[in-house]
Amino acid sequence: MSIKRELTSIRELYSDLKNYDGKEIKVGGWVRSIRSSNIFGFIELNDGTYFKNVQIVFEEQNIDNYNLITKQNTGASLSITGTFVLTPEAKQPFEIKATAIEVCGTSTPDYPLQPKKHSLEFLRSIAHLRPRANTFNAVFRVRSCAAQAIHRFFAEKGFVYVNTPIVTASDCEGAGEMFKVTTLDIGNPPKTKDGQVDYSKDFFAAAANLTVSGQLEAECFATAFSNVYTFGPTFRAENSNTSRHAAEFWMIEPEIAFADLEDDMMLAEEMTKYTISYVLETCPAEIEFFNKFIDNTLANRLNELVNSDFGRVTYTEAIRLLKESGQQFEYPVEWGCDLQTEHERYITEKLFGKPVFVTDYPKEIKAFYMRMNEDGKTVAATDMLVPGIGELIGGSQREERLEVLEKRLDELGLNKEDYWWYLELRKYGSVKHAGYGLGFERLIMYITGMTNIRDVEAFPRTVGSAEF
RNA sequence: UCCCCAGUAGCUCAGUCGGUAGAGCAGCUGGCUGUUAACCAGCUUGUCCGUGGUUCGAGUCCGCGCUGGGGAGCCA
Repeated sequence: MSIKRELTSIRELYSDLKNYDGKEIKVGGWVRSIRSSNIFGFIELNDGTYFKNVQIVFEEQNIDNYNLITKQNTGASLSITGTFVLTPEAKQPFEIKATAIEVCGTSTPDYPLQPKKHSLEFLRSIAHLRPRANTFNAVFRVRSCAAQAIHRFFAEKGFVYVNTPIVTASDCEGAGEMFKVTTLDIGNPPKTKDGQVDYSKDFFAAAANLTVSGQLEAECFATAFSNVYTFGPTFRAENSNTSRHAAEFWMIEPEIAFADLEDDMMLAEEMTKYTISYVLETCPAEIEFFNKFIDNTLANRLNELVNSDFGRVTYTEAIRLLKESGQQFEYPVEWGCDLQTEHERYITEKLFGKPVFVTDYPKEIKAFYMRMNEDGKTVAATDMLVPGIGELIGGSQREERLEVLEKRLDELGLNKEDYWWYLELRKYGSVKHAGYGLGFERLIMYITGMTNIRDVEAFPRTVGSAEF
């Protein structure tokens, strides 16, 4: 059903061809291409409701502004009244024979999005127009669909959706460089006696930043609602220059109480499969497009994924397999070292050929809040690695034992005062619990085959770039 | 932040040994009664990323800078 009184969406037309045959309809959209002879012409019109265009036939004898229409350029917005006609003999399944065409907004010959192949780099420089291009129409429809799938998945499981703060004055999130948030005059900030910036005079009476994770707050809610998740923007001020890092990205962070690492991984696997299945069912035309133009192994890979069991391997075992592989790595493998990108890719692409959870990492290379294992050397952490992307999910069982957590903070030289409320969760009704963080853009990259995070965000923010 | 590569017409690119620039697409004009990456004929389009240098002469060689891309680190 159209939400507009008079327009029929192109999606509706494609979904119910027979019903519209011979009927008078009105559509509105933007010109993808236009070509004409002296007495008739064709317009490829797209209204963004569907991946495909509709072909408009306009004839000199049927409309009263033929010469005006032939002069329109790619990009112009038109509303068109005409007769829907099935065309089983032609390349397109149907067309609209126009009886009236209204020019809503003209375009010009220098419209940047010409009907030809453009590079993704060029399209990034016209981020305000690229949603009109096929690739981005498909990317952002899939992105929307995947977001809805995630909400639907957690809703069906009875999870509570919690919105954790975007501005935080807690300095203990420990997940990288943060963006400062302040109303102080940065050219002339108030100073304390010893010459430091006096944040007690700042808006929040403390140094504040944009969040790098909602996990600690999500844990508070998990110990009230049992099962919660966050889905919101996240900010990292790291000077990262790669195709899979952005300064602003969206993260999904479930947190589950009365649950251990195994429960956590089962949830991650189920969520991943649910989301991908939902997109495969809901956006078949988009997946077909990506498979044809972006990555011709995509459809197979996604279909196999939803029917496979993800791999499981401990860090210790993974190190042994890498050593025994005989593969020459730029960075040699040794127990205790962090897995390099080349190692992760070898594990997921060569050793398993599918997504795989690597578990139980040495405590030295993981965060303070991860639960200490019985061996005293490893923690109950997991990274879910997927072919082509690397780390898609990072999670862990959280340390719920107050004295063990305090000991870890001491070992790492962290100030317990800063974590007072986080520690109180362990004082009042502590329970084993676990959670993970899913980089939403990385999931979209995996589902679409797009290889640069800048092409799955509407207006990407990266080092040195925040235009639009 | 480190390593590598690139920057020439609106877009995608070519440009030989250093001798003041070219193609396809798109655009414009005309033609064409069913096209669908429309077709046919003709035409237009340049701060060769910036800056300094070498040279009689630089798109081409060298230095510095900027921008973009790929890889690494950090991570999601």
